[in-house]
Amino acid sequence: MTALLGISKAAAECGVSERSLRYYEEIGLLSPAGKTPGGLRRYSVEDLDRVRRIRQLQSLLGLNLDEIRVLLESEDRLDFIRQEIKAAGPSSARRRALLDEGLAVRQAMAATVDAKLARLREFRQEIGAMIGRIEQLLDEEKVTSP
Amino acid sequence: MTALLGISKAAAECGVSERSLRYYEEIGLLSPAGKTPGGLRRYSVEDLDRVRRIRQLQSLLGLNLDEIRVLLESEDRLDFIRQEIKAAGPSSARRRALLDEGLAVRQAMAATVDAKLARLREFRQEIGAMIGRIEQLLDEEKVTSP
DNA sequence: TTGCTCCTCACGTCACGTGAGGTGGC
DNA sequence: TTGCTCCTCACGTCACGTGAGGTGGC
Repeated sequence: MTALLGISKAAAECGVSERSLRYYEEIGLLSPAGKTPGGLRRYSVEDLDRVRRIRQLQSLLGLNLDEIRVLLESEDRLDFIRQEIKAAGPSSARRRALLDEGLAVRQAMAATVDAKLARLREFRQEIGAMIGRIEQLLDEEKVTSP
Repeated sequence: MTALLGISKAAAECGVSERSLRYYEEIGLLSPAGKTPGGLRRYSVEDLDRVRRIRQLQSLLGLNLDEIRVLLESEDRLDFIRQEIKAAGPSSARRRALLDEGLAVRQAMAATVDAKLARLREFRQEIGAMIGRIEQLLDEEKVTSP
């Protein structure tokens, strides 16, 4: 088993500030796996994964922390279902409903990402074209004034 | 010639708030093409293009308004050079320096966009894999409980 | 005159940044 | 005891959102 990390190591490990970790806790987005009797926060590897996930959703999708909270709750439910299925728990309408919900959420995310990818590719093309034009201008400069 | 737009039309045209337009002006990022004697802002099509550019750089590259200001200044200089060249102005070391600068800026932007594209594609793959897993679980549900 | 658009303060918000001052285990 | 890490206020910042109250041309 890996030991729990103090807040400074945890923050460094996932490239965020200590303030961010405390803030996520303040708004109920992430609670550290434990606290020492003295009140020091201790983070598990799962906590770190969650922080990295938060950052990914912020930077890649531009979601705010409220939207991320909703998404993470859906992911937590999906994880729970997977545990249940592994334990050969009984199938149920609730389970199918949760799976359907998880599927819908992912499909919406996929659509968002696809749209963003399209916009980014277009943007990249424009930059490439601009680079070409500048290089041509530089070439002409060399020709007209050797 | 197209007439200048009032702030509400201008804002609607590029999908931003009036407050944003006033804020960009407040920090010297965008000044409307004109003001009426009564102090009403009038925006030109170039102004609208600039606003759309600001939004693009914010949403696609995640730049803050200070970084965007620097970039726009570089773009303004490039536009100026192009005007000069069109007017058959004399070649100069200054002009080559400005072109070199413009090229470097674009190449840096291209690298940033490429990195972001790579991260987004990876993210998209993960979502796709997750969708596949959920669909499989749903299939198994149907098999075990008809 | 009545709407409508626009104006300038000015305070609020979100996601933190940044000290100030104090606690707690090697 | 001395460092070092960590703690909790609490105010600051960036990019606006959101009224409050007033002006100005059809």
